[in-house]
Amino acid sequence: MKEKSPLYKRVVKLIQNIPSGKVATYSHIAGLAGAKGCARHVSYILSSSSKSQNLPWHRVINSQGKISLRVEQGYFDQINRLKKEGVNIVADKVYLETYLWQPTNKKLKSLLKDLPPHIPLSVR
DNA sequence: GTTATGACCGGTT
DNA sequence: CAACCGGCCATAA
Repeated sequence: MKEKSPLYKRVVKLIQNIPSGKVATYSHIAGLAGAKGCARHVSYILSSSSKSQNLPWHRVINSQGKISLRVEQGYFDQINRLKKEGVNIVADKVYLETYLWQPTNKKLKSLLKDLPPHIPLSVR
């Protein structure tokens, strides 16, 4: 079995802990994971393994508050899931000021304490 | 090694 | 507002 990368583990752990009724953005998750600039990779992780994990993948959207999925990828499914959790969507947009998940520093630390840090390629 | 590929982002036009 | 652009960075091939 191939071991998943530290970044992968961190990202998954964070997403698993987004509470119902809240959302996060790709770049936000990357930042929390200690991998600022890796927003694209967060989406990469989701598209490659969201269906096979117990991941609340629908709670992750882009920095404009919009759904990044295409229709054939489950665009409407994502909207329905969010609405069901009480997330208000106006003109295809979620108001991040209201719904963005903002864990306390303490919470964040406790979530990631057992996971190895992400080390950028440029330093490896 | 190199090149291609993202459910991306921020600034600019 | 929206569309475009250049940069971003870890993987897959």
